[in-house]
Amino acid sequence: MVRRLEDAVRAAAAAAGVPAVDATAEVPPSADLGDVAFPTAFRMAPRLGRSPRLIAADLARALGELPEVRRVDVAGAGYVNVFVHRGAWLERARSGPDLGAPDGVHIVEHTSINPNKAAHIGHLRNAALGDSFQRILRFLGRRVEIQNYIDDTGVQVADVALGFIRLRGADLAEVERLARQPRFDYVCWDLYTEVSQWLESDPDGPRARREALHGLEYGEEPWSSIGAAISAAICRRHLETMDRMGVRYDLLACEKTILRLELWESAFRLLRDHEAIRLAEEGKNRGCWVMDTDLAQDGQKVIVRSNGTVTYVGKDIAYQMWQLGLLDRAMRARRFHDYPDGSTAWITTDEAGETDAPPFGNAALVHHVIDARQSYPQKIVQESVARVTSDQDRARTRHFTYEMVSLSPATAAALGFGGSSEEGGAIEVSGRKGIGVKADDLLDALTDRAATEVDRRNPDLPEAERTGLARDIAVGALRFLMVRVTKTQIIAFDLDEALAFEGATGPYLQYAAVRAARILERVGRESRPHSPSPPADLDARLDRLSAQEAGLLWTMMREAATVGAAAGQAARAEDPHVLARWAYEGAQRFNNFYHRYQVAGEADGNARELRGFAVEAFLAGHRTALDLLGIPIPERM
RNA sequence: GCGCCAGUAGCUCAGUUGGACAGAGCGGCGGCCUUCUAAGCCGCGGGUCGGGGGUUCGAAUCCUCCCUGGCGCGCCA
Repeated sequence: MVRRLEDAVRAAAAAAGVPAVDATAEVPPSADLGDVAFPTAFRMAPRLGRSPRLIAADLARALGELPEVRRVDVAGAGYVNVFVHRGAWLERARSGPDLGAPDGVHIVEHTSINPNKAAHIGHLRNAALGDSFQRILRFLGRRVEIQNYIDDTGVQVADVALGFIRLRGADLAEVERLARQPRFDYVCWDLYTEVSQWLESDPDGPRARREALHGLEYGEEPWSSIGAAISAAICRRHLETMDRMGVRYDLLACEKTILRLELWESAFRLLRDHEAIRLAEEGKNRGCWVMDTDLAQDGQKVIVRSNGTVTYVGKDIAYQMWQLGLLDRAMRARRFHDYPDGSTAWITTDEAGETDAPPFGNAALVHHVIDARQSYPQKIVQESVARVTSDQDRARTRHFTYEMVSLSPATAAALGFGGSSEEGGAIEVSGRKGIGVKADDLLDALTDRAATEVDRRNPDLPEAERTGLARDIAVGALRFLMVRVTKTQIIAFDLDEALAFEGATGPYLQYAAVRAARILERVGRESRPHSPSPPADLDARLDRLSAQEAGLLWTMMREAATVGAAAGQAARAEDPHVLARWAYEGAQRFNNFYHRYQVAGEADGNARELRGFAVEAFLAGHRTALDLLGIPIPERM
């Protein structure tokens, strides 16, 4: 719609003697200034040698001819402000955003926690970002596959396996027994910090760790079985934790499978044949397969060590190439977890796969949700993909980068992570040091906090219902917390702030939705998921209201219709925060309306109808946005 | 040394990709619950947008040089 106006402006500019001018539309700061604004006259002024105001007047005359235009103003030093025919505008907006044609499978890889300890707040940010992004892509019409990379043969699992054997004297049966505990991940959390300290202090540490890691990679006992038991049990725990906040997966992609099915060997042949890597015959990397690249500090990045083993980056290259369908190998999968709604989380396997497993991989595009510390290795991987394919293909594997979560000084101190000699900076979360807030602990604390409020406000509700409300509110608070700031901003996690449910918080967004739903109930309107059809003669009916009310109602309607555009912008920016801000601003606008105007109690039929419609339109957009952010809407609050 | 990120109100952060007077939340002060839920609303106070220079009709936004903080730059993962 806006495009048609832009085309008209461009045509008018060309007629005035300035062809190919940038005629991008803007949204005026307030509704009384108009619906669409063009600063185009400013751009034309230098070329024409006339004042922007006079040029703007000419543009305004041309725009005034268009059927969708109700009125055109020239404002300020030369803005052209367009007022549209509001009913027709909304009717056209209902057809939805311009959805790009699906271009094959779009993989979003997120969470990817080492399966050796409990998830913490840093992992929650990853999962919340990845899941919201995934929901947005799906909404925009993409075919999405959610993968969760499981490093089940890495040092972190090796360390915990070593801890059970050396520090606990446990055998496989004992580990399996412990793994059946409800929060086995907490047991591992503590053991992991314990074994990390032991590794640093015991002279036998480095050797023991090498042995454990080698055992995992090459399937030697007891490391292999104990490692597999730990990793499987922890993966189940992570799935439970993430399910609490509405995050689910299609496939757990295991490193062990990548090794056993020889995906690396396939990737290696590809790299070697395209001369993306070469055997270094001299220098400090003699005997290694290296990639020559300016990205590396000394011009060479080692991919295969001189002892023949593959580096971390090498394994990631194999994985990403498999995701993109570049390898002559396939992964097999079996069922790992069935969700209540009938969907399934699959897990890769080097044994026989299940015959009805979906065909995973072969993606047109892959987003890797990984924190900013990994941007260097991610660049290396992208470079390797480009070298065996093309520069276009480099763009098919994208690093969805975000900054980490640290602890605010106050929270760090309250939890006893004071540090040794601190002047009060934020403290980095560290699984190895046991510094952090566990995801389930935070969810528990949020749920308790929410339950206190729910009990106080709704003492007469059955307990089961109150519990459900508390859970929804806790999830809403958590998910909004994780996406309310830009992903490139470090989150200084503060417990008191997280537990506050006032102001710019998830519950604020939920509260607006609950209130809107209540109004619709009162006036007998349905709360539909899609934009409602506007009343006939919207322009005439709005004109019968005060200018102030008409402005507010129209802004609510107009903005509600932009949810698809906001989702598209979030997708392009690769940041759900765009949508979170959109939803928050909408909630603010609604709350402002709520306190100013009655709906059910309004005697004037025209006002009641228009206000009811505005609420219905608001809720339709708001509901969509909250759904894309994974924020549930409680029945009441 | 090189690279990435951040620097905006006392604190935590937005700022629609160069536009209209720089906004919100928290905290502070003052108001609003016989009317659809006060997890809310309204008002007040609070700013050299890290600093200098430049481009432009117009800069928090772009260029350049500095300053400060965080992270990264292994045959570790």
